[in-house]
Amino acid sequence: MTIPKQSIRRKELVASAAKLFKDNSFDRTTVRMLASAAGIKSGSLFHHFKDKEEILLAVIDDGLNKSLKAIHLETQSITQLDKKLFALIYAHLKTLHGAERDAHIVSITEWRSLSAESKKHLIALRDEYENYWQTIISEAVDMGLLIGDPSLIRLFILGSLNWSIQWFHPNKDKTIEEMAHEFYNMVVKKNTTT
Amino acid sequence: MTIPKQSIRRKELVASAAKLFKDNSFDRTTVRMLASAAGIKSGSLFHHFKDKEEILLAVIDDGLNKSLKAIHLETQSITQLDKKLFALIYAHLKTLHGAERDAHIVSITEWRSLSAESKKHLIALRDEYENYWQTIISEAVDMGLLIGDPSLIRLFILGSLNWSIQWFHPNKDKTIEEMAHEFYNMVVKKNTTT
DNA sequence: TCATAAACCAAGCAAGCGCTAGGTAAAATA
DNA sequence: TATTTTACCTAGCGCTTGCTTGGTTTATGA
Repeated sequence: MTIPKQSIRRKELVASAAKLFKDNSFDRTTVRMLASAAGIKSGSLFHHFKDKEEILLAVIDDGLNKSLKAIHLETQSITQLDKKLFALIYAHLKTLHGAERDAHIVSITEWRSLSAESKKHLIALRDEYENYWQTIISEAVDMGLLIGDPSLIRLFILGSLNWSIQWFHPNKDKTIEEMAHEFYNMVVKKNTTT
Repeated sequence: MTIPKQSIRRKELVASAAKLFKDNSFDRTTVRMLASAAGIKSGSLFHHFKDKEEILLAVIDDGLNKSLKAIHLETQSITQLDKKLFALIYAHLKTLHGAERDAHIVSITEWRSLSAESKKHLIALRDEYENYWQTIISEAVDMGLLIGDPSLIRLFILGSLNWSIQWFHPNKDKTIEEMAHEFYNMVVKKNTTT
């Protein structure tokens, strides 16, 4: 019994699991809850995943991959650095609070529920994401658009953006685009866009 | 059998629990682990706390109270607003990564492990903390020291400061004071201190 | 049409969980 | 000195957990 990794059914299960993990945390989501949300019995889950953690791994892996694609897609073609930085912030927020919100929140909050081995799988992805940010931030520092240690600026910006999962509710607060503008204006030293 | 809330022994147990909760998360810390770290048997814990959650509540309550005291103590007497804002940032970081680091990290990461009723107890404390920040930030905006929506600035700054628990290791990275300066310079629009 | 594989179910096991009951020993109090 | 209180231990109960086993149904493709 080998378990296929890319079946349609599996993707449905992963999406359903993401919501439960977000609402209840990984540890407080039982395999019975996961199964019943998907309309099957708990034992049947283990036809698709070798254990509970593999479900979490799938959720986070999915989330990280989509984040990476998103920032590349939305910033790569932009040459003007201030616009590129804004697009990066905007893309991060759009992804974080968009269609796959559950998965992204789980990626942030449940990282520590993963085993050391599972983390190893994902660290390369996370590093790639952070390096892309770092590159753009470094250029922005060189141009005087930002001031300070690029590493710290990256941690500072990504930290406050990710923190928005604690308080931001889509369709209730401001729009994501408005937020992106406010975030951008807060970190940038000279005002070039509005 | 009424349980005394302020015994010395209880405080020792709470401190010991804070470390375990930080290292393993609340859900993955068993009452047997809590007991053995304190050198007693698991059943004896329930002489001091009515249930496991009350231990978490004690850890977080303690953390929040100390945070509140710290920012008052270190900022109240300062009249110059730029220095006051810096002192606030510095106090927050000092508290977060100081002697009671474990408790503060648990306050941030395990908030959602609390029952609704336990949260109710703590929300007033948290609101008081945030309001104090908000007041100072609003004044800073009025003076042009900061630019933007005060609410969002508060979320932005506190978010990035709290996020430092994800990456900052005391005695390894920069000093907390250096960090406070860098954080301050990143958010402030006109440079008045260095 | 018939074999093969994929997707599921029914039943339950072993381990670990939070917590309790009933007791002992020592310290504090009267 | 007698009584109460505090702090702990021993033993284990009842429940939930992740996961397994062995079998059934449903779809796929030659």
